[in-house]
Amino acid sequence: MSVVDPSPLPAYEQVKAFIKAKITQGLWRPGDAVPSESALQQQFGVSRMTVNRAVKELAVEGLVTRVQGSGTVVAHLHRISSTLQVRDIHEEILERGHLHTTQVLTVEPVRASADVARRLKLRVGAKVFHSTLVHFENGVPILFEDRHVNPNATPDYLAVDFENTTPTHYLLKHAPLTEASYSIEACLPSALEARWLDIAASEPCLVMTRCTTSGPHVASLARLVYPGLRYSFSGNFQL
Amino acid sequence: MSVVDPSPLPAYEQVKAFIKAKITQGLWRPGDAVPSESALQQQFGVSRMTVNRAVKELAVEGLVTRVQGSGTVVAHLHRISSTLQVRDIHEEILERGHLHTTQVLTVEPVRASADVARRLKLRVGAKVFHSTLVHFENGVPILFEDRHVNPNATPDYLAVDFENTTPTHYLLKHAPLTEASYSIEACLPSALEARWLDIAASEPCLVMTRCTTSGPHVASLARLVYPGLRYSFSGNFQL
DNA sequence: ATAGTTTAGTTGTCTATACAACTTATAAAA
DNA sequence: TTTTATAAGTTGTATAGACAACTAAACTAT
Repeated sequence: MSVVDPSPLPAYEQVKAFIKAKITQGLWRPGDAVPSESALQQQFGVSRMTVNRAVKELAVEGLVTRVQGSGTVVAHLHRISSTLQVRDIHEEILERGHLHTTQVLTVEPVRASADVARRLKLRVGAKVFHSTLVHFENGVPILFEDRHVNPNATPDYLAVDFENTTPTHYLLKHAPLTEASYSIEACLPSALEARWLDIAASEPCLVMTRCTTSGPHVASLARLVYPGLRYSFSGNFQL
Repeated sequence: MSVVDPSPLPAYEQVKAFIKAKITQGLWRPGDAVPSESALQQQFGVSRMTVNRAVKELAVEGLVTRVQGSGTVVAHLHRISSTLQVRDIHEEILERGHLHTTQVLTVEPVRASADVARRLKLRVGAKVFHSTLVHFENGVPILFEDRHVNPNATPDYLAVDFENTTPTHYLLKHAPLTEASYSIEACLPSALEARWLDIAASEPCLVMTRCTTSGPHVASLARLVYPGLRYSFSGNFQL
C-alpha cells in the first residue's frame, strides 16, 4: 500500500469546483458568460466530454443555464428551491435519538364521504379503510394522524399492527409510491385532535394533507396534525 | 424540409423510459436488480456510455441506487422528497394572474437586538436595516413581511422603493444568494400583524422564518406571516 | 473450518472523435 | 435598407475503447 493518498478529485469535479468558486466568490455574476466547453477543455487539458459532464451537472444543480448554440451563463437564482423531505415520522424521531411510540385509536372500514371518495377516486359510499393514530416522541404527543386508505391498493390494511409499524411505512412497502401531493396549512385543531395532542383548542397546528398514488390506485389520503409549538418544517439550500 | 418529423427520443431517453416503465408498472420492485450496463447495451444496441448516462440520470432522480462493483437496484422510496419552491411573492401572485400591491409600513435603521445580532452574525447594538411591509393579492392582505437586513451586504437598502420592488427581489439581485435556511411554523399573529392582515388575533398563521446568506455576509433575516385561511404551501412528487 | 488470494463482473472515470442541432454574427443579394 | 444566405461558434448526442475502483463469489492454502 502506498504511503500517500493521491486520490485527487476526478477531473470533472475539479472543473466543477473551479466554476462554482468563481460564482460563489462573486467574480462571475448572474448573467455572465461561462467559458465555452472548448475553452475550459484547453484550460484544464481534459477532453470535451469531461468538461461537458462538469458543466452539465452544474446546470442540473441550477447554478448555470445552458442554451444550445448560444452558450452557458451563470444562472439567475430568482427562486430558492429547496427539497422538503416528507419522511416517515418514525424515522424522523429515531434520527433525533428519541423514542417513538404509537397509540392506535381506531382501525375500521367505513363508507367514503363525498370528499374522501372524490380524492381517492372511488364512488361515494364505497368501502374504505380508516385509521386514527397518535404518535408520541419520548411520550409527548406530536402527531395526530387521520388516514383513509383505498382497499384496492392494500387489502390487508386492517390487519396490520400499527403499534409496531407506521401506516406510512406499511403503505410505502406494500403500495410503492408513484405520485404524491401535499399541502401545508395552519389550522386550529378539532376538539378530538386537541384532546389527544394534549393542547388547547386555541393552539394553532400545522396540518399536512397528503394524497399518495400507487400505480393505478390513489392509495391513501392522510391528514397529519402537528402541534404548532412542538413541531416545524425546516430546510436549507446551499449554493 | 422533410415531410415527417422523425425526432425520435434520444437513445439514452429510450433506455430511461424502458427502465422507468418497468418500475412504475411494478414489474421491477424496490430492491430488484436492474440489468447491468453491458446487458442493456446489448439489448438496445447502443454504446455503454449511452446506457451509463441513462442509468446515472435515473440514479440522480432517485429511482435507482447504484453501487460500484456491485450493481444497480430499484431504489426503496422510503421518503417522499419534493422540492419546496420558496419564491418571490410578487412572481407567485402574478403567476396566478392576480394583482400584487405593497404597502410599506416602515423602512429604517435600528440597533440589532440580541436575537437579530446572533442570526445576522453581527454585534449586539450594531446598525441594521429594518423594514415592515404588507403584501396584497387583489387588494386582500396576504403576507406581513418583517425583515432585518445586514448593511454590509446591501448598503443602499433604505433607499429602495419597495412599493415597486419587493425586498426579496432587490436582495436576490444585489446580494446573490449562496445559502438559505428556513422553517415553517404555525403561530398566532401579533396584534400588529393581525391588524394589518385584517384577521382575528385567534386566527392561526403560517410563519416562515428565513435566513439568507450572500458570500461572506448573512444578508437578511425575514419573518413572513401568512394568514392560515388564505394561504398554504403545497407541492407534489412524481415517479 | 478459517483466512487469505484470485477472478469475474460491475460501475466510475476519461479520451478522442464525430456529427447533429441550434444561435449569432457576418456577408451577400435584393 | 431589408432580406437572405453563409459561416463560425456552441451545446447535445453518440461511439468505441481503455483503465481504475470496487464487490462478491470462487478458489486455495493454512
